[in-house]
Amino acid sequence: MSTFHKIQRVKGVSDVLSREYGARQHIEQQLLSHFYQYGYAPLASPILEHSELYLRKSGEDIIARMYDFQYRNRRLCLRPEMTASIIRAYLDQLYDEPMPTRLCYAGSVFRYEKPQRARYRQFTQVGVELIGASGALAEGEIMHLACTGLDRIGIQQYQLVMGHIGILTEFLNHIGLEGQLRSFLIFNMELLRKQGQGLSELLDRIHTIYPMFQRSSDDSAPFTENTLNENRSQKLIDLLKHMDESEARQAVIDFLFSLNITLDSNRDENEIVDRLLSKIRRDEQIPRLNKAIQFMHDLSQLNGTAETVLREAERLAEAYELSRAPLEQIAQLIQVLRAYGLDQTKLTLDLGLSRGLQYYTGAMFEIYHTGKSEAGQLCGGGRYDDLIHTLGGPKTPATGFAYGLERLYLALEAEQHLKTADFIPQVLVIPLEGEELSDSIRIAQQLRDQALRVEMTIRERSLKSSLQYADRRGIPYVLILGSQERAADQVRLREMGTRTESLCDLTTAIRHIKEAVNV
RNA sequence: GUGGCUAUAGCUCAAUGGCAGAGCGUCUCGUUGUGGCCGAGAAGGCUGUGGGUUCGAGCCCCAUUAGCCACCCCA
Repeated sequence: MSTFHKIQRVKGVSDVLSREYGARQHIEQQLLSHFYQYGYAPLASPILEHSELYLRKSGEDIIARMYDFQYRNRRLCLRPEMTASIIRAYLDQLYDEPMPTRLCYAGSVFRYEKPQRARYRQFTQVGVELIGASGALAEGEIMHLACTGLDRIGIQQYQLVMGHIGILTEFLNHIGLEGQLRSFLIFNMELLRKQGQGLSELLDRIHTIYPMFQRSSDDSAPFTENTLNENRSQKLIDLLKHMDESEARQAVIDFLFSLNITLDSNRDENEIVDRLLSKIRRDEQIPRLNKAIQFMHDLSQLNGTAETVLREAERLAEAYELSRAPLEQIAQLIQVLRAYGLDQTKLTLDLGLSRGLQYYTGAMFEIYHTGKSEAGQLCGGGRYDDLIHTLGGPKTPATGFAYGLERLYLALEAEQHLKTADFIPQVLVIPLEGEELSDSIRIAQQLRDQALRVEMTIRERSLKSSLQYADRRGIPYVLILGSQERAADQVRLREMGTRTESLCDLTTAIRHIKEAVNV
């Protein structure tokens, strides 16, 4: 083609051609007007944000996959998800609005992941955030919106999977499990949902990351104390274990000081001592860890129809002496969804749901395509009551969700309900000689004023090849303008499909085309 | 991040280590102002990129980039 070699497309992104472009625009516009009907106002936030916005709450997985870079002394990123960006904009501009504030959006997000089937490095999220409302009515509205949005664009085969992170967090609080290990467990909750090997995979991971936990052969108590510790230092450790917090801390500092070891690293002295103490005490965590794993395993089995799962969860809560609050929230939420008329067969409860974003604090949900497609998960969302505060705002409850637009497209394609906008011109105007040029331009404009899509032949070519062109592009009507037509002050309208022609005035031609094209 | 398969014309693919080809698409022509078929012709390639082995590499070896698939995670 040329002496330069072709520049390749950047990995994991795609060019969207007119067929898909039209369909995607249609989906996006349908969803947004659906949201408008519930009072959600559109908000477009920038693609570029400070990386810091995501570092705190987005979850390690997303942070690791951010397009994150240094530019002129600023650390910037391409947004990896919409919620944090929308909340940032809300706190900048909108937080004096009366609550609740309802916002919706559609925009590109970027994640540096290995591209695959329904996974791209640039993809489009379409979603809503409902800010300043707690409770089942808010969550119900969000889930209802997510489902009816699918109904509206024509996706019929889907399943709503609902969970609640509060059950697990409350249990972990209840038994007093340490922070880092605790978020590790929450993050890996999903593993247990897998049939068969999920549990042992989780245990392996724990052991890899925390080698001080020894595996045991007893499945009901999978970890035991690391017995290698039984040397002389064990006595010291035992002593420290039996002191209270401040006493132990002072003892360690004094001990180091007496050996002339100074803590002159960059880290805070207290932090170092804290970590040391918590490591020493780690084996105290073992019974808790075992208990947590047992509980998580039980919880992950609670998966099925709402009634069954709720009943079993009640029993579980009783056995572990847990607060019923999250279960009651779920029951209320189901009531709300029922009032909205949700098809109950499309609802599944899955108390093992934990989701990758770490900012979720309560009810959560995902919707899966159950049709024969590669779309998989169509959307996800839930309650995030801490995020706004974490981003520097007042404590404000909030919920939201986002669809993956590309996946909606795949699902619709699989269900063969794709509505694709038409970009093909309806009329081709063909001037035969130079004398007809200015007339042709004027006529083409008049047709466009009637909201028709009109092309004019601008290549020097014969009538024959212009007709051939119209045929190949699928243009249904052509207007031929030559000396004959000009003399009669008329146009020649040719209908390509039937190969019929008529000589008529422009108004008649326009009326004819509009009638044929609009219906 | 781990593992497997692949890369030749715009697209789909050929070519024993020895002249880089076909079909489709694009453009022109088959004589006056009329398209789908048919016929003739043209354009289009440093064989993804960079090294190596060889008298000689599209083919063998190494690296790299990109694509597909399975894990993992997500939208």
